[in-house]
Amino acid sequence: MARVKRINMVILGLLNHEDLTGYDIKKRIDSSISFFWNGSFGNIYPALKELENDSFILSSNDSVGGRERIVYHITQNGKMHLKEWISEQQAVNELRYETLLKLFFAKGADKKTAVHNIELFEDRIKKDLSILKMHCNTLKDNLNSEDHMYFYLTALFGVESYEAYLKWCDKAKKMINANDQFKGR
Amino acid sequence: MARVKRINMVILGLLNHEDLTGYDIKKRIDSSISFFWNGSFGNIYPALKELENDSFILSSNDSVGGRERIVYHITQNGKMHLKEWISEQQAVNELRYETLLKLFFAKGADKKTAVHNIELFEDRIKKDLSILKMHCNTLKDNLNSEDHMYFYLTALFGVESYEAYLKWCDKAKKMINANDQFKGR
DNA sequence: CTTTGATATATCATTTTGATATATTATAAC
DNA sequence: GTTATAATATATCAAAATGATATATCAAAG
Repeated sequence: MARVKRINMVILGLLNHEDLTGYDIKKRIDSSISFFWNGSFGNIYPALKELENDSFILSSNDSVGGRERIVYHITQNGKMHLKEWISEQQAVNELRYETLLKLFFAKGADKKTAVHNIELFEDRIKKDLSILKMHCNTLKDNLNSEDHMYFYLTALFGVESYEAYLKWCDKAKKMINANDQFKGR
Repeated sequence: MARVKRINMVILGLLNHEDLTGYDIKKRIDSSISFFWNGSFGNIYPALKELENDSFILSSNDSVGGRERIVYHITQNGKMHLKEWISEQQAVNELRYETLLKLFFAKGADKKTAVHNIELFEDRIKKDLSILKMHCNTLKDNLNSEDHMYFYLTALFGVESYEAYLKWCDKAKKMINANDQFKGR
């Protein structure tokens, strides 16, 4: 039993809020859900054609002048398809952290490198965390609809897990630096 | 500039500790690093051939009777390649949490489903957390080498972020259940 | 002695990623 | 005003990763 194509669900989910072009969809993904899900033009555009073919969405040509512009709209069928997927048991949750991979294998390099890699990770997380926090605060002050609550909760997930990451970074750096106990062993 | 093939690095990292077969490599990935990195036979076996071709690893046929068995060993070249990758700036860290995706789009379903999905996530995390904790404790009592410290730190990352997840699950469920404020809006 | 589960290699379709190509329009700089 | 740059917009493709399946051996349980 093959898994559903998740990019299709991302598209349906976004179109369930508002009509969008493929380009808009990419922007929404990057600005709102990129910390837990990604999408690329390489899978968005083919997916749009597939979804239209299955009549989960409708397209309307909105080209102005020489600039092509195709706006997509979700159908009743598409809404049902989205609902079914959300209600489905089973969800695949994966972390793919190259930083942890490098740390796990750090014996292959040296302690300085290991600490440096954690610092790079820390910087990245701090930047992303400050964006997520702003996002989170804006949503918190505007909890006037069910969907805003869901947006808020996902952003909160990001904030709380990133805060845990930063605490871990401190511990990890300290432990690697306090390495005398391992000298020569 | 193309990114390195990460499965190659996983294989080199594991072989840097001990000689292994492709099947062993899959087992090591599943048991030790699967919470932050995955691998499948579909990319392990072709990668082994590629790595041998680039003389980063060597194979020795260890077949017994009719049972084929190819054991791989890392070369000096392979160790250098691994070290270079670890020292490289830049690491890609990605979360891919279908549970958050479903929550983000939960307006498309209903609150009961949203809460149920969080409970499913919670159960999964609790199970994985208990395994990670055991793993972590074992490593903590055996911090006698540099590599054990790195193994411990990666496991600790898992424990601390999973604990943060569970706290979030509580908040999220409560918030969705205390939904009267949104009724009819 | 037979079934089940673990060991072991291998392949392949589907999905996703990352990079690039192409062209238009808006905006900022000079 | 014109020129450079950034944003908008669609599209394709190679490479990588995932998920499923095929095939076969061997060990252990019943």
